[in-house]
Amino acid sequence: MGKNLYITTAIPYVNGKPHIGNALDYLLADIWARYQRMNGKTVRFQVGTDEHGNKIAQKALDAGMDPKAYTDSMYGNFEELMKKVNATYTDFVRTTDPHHIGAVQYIWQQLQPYIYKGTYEGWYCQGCESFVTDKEATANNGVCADHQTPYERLGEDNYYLRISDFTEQIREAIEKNRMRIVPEYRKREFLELIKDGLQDVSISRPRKHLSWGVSVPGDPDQVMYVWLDALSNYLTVLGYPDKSDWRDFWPAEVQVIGKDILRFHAGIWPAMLLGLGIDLPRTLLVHGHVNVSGSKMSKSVGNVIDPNEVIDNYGADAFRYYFARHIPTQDDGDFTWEKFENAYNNELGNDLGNVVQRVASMITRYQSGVIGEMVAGEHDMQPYRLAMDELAFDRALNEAWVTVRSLNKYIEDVKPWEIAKRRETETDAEEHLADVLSHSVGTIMQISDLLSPFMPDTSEKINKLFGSGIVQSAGVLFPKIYLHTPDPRTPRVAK
RNA sequence: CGCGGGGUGGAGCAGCCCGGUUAGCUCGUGUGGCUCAUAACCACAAGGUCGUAGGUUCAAAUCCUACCCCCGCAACCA
Repeated sequence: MGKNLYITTAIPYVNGKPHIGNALDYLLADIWARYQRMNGKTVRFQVGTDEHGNKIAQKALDAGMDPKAYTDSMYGNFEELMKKVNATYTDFVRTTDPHHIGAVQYIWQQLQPYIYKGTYEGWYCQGCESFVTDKEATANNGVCADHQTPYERLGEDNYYLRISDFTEQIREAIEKNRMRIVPEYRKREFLELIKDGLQDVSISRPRKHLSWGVSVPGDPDQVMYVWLDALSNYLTVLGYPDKSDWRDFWPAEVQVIGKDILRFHAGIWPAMLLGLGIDLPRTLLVHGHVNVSGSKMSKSVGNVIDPNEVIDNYGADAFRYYFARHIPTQDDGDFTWEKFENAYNNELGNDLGNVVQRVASMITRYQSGVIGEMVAGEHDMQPYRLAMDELAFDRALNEAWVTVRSLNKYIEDVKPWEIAKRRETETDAEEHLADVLSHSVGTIMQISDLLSPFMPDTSEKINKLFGSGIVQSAGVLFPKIYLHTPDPRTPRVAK
């Protein structure tokens, strides 16, 4: 493996507020990026926003704004979330960037041999100015729910991309893991999906039906449809095609996506790349969705969790911890405030925070804060590394916690406070105590390393606390917070 | 017979592929210990027909068959 690595995240559509799924994307990519940098790699880490399409145009109209002005006002929400999550991205792309637009038009021209003109036919609502799927039309009995008008059967000219040409190549790349789909069951799911071949996709719309988008080169009446525009970002953000250093980072090592968009990234996207004669990404990491108390998050149910609320109340590291460990990297996970707060108070506070505190306190009390010769931690790193390499971040954090627990147990076993008492009478007790405490610090420093991709702020705090050889003021790492669960420190009044 | 995932002590999961020690872990509950620490930490305990019914086997949570239940997906949906 070379020194340069590239990781990407899906670019969200900016017509709404950022949600937890976006935050999850940024978090997973960031954990990986930090881990690889720790291993000495140079990592480029892309993020961005998808800003074209009818929905945007409509929202802009509603707000009495020009579409670009509207997206200008919106994309910052996403940038703010990335920063809040503490994502160390290196490249930010907006699909309205002039370079991106030019590059997408170039890509279109390169794909010309695989593009043909066809007619798209479907149910169309004049009021919505858009087509609906057959399924939706059937569900509404052929009448648009918003406008109470019947759908019309309409045909329109579209350009199509002949991705069916690439079915075999893509299937083989996936089967032979040249383009790995993680986890394995997603790979099987997708292969099953394409067993009858990929179906060509429409990649443009008549301008009258899609006003806000990238113009099709050489055909002023047609505007590019979102997928070609949006998927291209992974390349254009690197400077493709004009800045040659894109080659230093492509193919992407990992592309982080949600399960809902796998088919586009495993079907259309590789077809585009093959059409351009560019290597396929090495890995698609497909994460699941975050449920709330076992149900899907949805606006109509009103159970949507705002990532900002978590971060503002508990801090970025607590957010990162919960969503990295308790939402399985490769599967759906569950969030409730109670689960979150239990994890925060018990695991971060009682396990990690407390062990750091007790060691710091003993060194301050017994040795005036002098740590003495630091011994490197001896915990076996292999299971952790294996989990990281397999992109199972939740398992890696479990491994880190094994170490935290074992340190608590170790302290309990050797009882440094008793050794401290024996210093009056036993000559070698002083040395023994110093060994025990410096060994404990060594283990904590190792834990800090393991945690640094996940909880960078915490890791840094620990390093500051012990790194100089003298224990610095011992601030509490994770003070107890009881916003959503009862506070055990206030005993309940007996009825 | 559309495809896939799953049903293991109160909750969440591991184990199943390659059958075999007292079915493991985290949380919760109870009891005890300890006092360095954030009412923390440590130990022990209670609690399970491993979805149901059959089958294979000396032996099945683990393999086979049928059935029941839950959850995703089902193609232009960011």
